Amino acid sequence: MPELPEVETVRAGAEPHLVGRRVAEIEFARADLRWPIPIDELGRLRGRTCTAVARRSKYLLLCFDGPERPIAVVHLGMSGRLAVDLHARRAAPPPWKKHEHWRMRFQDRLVRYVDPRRFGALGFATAAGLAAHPWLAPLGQEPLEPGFDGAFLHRISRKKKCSVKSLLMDARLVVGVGNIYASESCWLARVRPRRAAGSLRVADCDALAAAVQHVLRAAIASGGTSFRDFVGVDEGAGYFARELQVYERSGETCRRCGATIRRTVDVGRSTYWCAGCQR
DNA sequence: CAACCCACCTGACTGC
DNA sequence: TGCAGTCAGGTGGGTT
Repeated sequence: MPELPEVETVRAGAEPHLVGRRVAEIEFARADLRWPIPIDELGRLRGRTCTAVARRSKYLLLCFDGPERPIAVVHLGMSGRLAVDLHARRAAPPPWKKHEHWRMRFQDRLVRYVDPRRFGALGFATAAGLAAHPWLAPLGQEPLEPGFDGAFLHRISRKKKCSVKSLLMDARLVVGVGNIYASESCWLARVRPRRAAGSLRVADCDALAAAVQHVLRAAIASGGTSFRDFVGVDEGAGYFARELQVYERSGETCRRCGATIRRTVDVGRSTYWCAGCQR
């Protein structure tokens, strides 16, 4: 999936297309993605004007006006993206793309959700009920908001036997860090991803917190990492791939110490790290 | 509880 | 050209 930087890139790209525009129609090519789509509730967006495009964790929040202030909650899964088509005001809507599952029509543009693997999701909330939404309620700390620092990581890692990488990827604790940026952050902090989280010292936690923030901010500044089927909302590629230090670099040379980058697999997911300079 | 493993789904790529 | 195997950004649910 898009991890936090990719979702943030999509959020920023979608914002100018959505905010201030009124939904003419919301349509569905199917009734479910990862979970059933609440089609009836989402129908209440018709006629509403978008007031904001926000993000919580890896969820996009499309916020609308009206007494109940409805919100479309969008998750991109592993392969989801938004595509925006501009068109003349009277033009007939274009045919559905392959793997396009829902769309919002506005007067002069069309926002389409495309997700080949269908691990994504579309939900409904209201402003008042957002915090209690079952997808959002269990989520932990935003890594780029106040409260995320070495002391926080030290606190949540005490007595934890899981790996440092698993800790960073546990959305109940810290949100937004996925498989790419977990490896990258561990490398930057010189911490081995498989090390038990409970073994981290204060100094390690300080370094890790700074690394996570640095990596995420740099990736956002580059428009995310573009691989395979992920592209931003404007189909523009992300450029962070060229800045990756370990991810998908197994067998290559560590740019910090010259040792060979290794790849290990846990629960079917690849981890990349350097045995030369990560402890 | 924590830790682990798996399923969900499609497409791209590799090697035979 | 085809086919089998592997891998890919996430996350909830089930089992130890």
